[in-house]
Amino acid sequence: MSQTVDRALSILPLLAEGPADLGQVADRLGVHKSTALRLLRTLHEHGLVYRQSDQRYRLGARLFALAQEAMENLDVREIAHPHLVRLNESCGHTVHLAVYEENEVLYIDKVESRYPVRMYSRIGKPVAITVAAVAKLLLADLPEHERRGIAEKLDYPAYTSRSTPNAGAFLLELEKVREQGWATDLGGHEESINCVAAPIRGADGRVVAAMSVSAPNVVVTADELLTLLPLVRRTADAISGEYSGRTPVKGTV
Amino acid sequence: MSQTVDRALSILPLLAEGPADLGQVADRLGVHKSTALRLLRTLHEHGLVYRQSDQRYRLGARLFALAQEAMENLDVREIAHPHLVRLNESCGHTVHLAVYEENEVLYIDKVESRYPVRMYSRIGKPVAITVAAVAKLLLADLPEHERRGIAEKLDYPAYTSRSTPNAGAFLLELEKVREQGWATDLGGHEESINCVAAPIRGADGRVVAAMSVSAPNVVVTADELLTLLPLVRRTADAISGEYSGRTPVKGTV
DNA sequence: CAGCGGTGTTGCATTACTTGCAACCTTCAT
DNA sequence: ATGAAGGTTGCAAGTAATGCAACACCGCTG
Repeated sequence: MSQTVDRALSILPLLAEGPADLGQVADRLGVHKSTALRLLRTLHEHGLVYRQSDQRYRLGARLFALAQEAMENLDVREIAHPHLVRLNESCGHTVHLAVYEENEVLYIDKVESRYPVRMYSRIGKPVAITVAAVAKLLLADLPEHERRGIAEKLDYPAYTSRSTPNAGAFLLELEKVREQGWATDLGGHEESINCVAAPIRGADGRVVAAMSVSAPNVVVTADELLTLLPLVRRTADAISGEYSGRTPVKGTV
Repeated sequence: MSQTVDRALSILPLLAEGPADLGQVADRLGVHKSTALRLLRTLHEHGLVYRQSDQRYRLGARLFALAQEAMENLDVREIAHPHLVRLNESCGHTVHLAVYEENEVLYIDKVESRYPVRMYSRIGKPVAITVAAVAKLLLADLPEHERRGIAEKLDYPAYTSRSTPNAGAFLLELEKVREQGWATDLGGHEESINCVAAPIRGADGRVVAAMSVSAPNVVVTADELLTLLPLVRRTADAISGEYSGRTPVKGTV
């Protein structure tokens, strides 16, 4: 919409990959060096970009501060956190919290497994949207046409033999998830990792977030993990209750 | 420098205070509603701004993802290296950089002494965790229970008569180090070698690495080495500043 | 030490891009 | 229904961003 701003903002993800010098930025933006310089200067003045001693540019501290504030505005996270910790304490596995935003599903919180073998993931990173249990829950709650629109635009990478193969299968899966009110990912992302997930709903019943418990086969089998489903759902419901202002902060486990 | 970008970026801190609607944003920017709308749209397309269900705008989760990615791609070693070299040039002794990882402390960079008598060490090799000055700093920053857990699991080899003898003494030393913000190893690893070390901190204040200056007795006495402490700390602080993207390197070069 | 290539920086003319306006649309409350 | 409040769009006017070319500033190398 606004070309100048658009270009300037395109610099940010570029620098997130690592420091870059003026020439590199100009090339990747497809603009003249002097233009890139002026954009970088503006970003610099706002503290979003920092110039290190070798003159290369990086993302700056202000961005971190803003990100922090953005997080705090996501108050689901604040409410959910203690519940996630408690769940982790009682089962020991990795617990994730995720939200849907703008065609992406992002992990916004995580409590690490207490087992030595852990799955890799990172807060803030978009999740594998076509297979992750939390993604299924979040997408399943969207209005039908929107769901379809997104499903058709997605790529369906074959992470494993059990990954969702195409839009049709995905929509079918979403329908199932929608009806049953919970979701799984059994080796769809990484062959040896399973997840069970449940939705967190706001006062109006809409899904505002989803949480999951994940564990590798070597720790527990898929069947064993599934026995945790009731506990996961109860935790999610407790968070929903608190989030929608129903239950006071009491909450014994 | 660039008015349009400048205005657009000014929206971010404004939204950090809390969600706002189009009118409010336009007012605080001092521009027409339609202008504000277009700026917001551009920010929106880049995911920096999110439109919640009541149509008001707030900071988007992508900000968080960006910051997170930038953190991961940040390389302490790369940033620190020129500082270490400069320190070496001014004092001539061996300079080390170390990080903590998985119950170990590893040297990840080293600038060799310019004196003929050098201490032995190797990049990538675990350091003597119970006595090295850098190890003390890195461990001292861990949460109390974790620190205790590690201290109790360690062996305490008697490299010299001044080596840390046991977990109790180690924890006490860590407490001291934590308070004073620097550490030493005076002949605790090898009888004739002394070190002074200082911590490097990230944007959140946590210790991400530690650096030290080491020299054998035959070159400088322990007392003489200690006179370098302010210089070491200043260097570490400079690296911290740059690592967390804080220092405003205003003006031209 | 001079000359050279690479990189960052500045002044300026051109024109593409942003801007504010006013009319239009949507939603909600009366 | 009717009106008000906020959001959205098309358009003409002119500001403000752009690319160019020349300059400044290293660190190299012969």
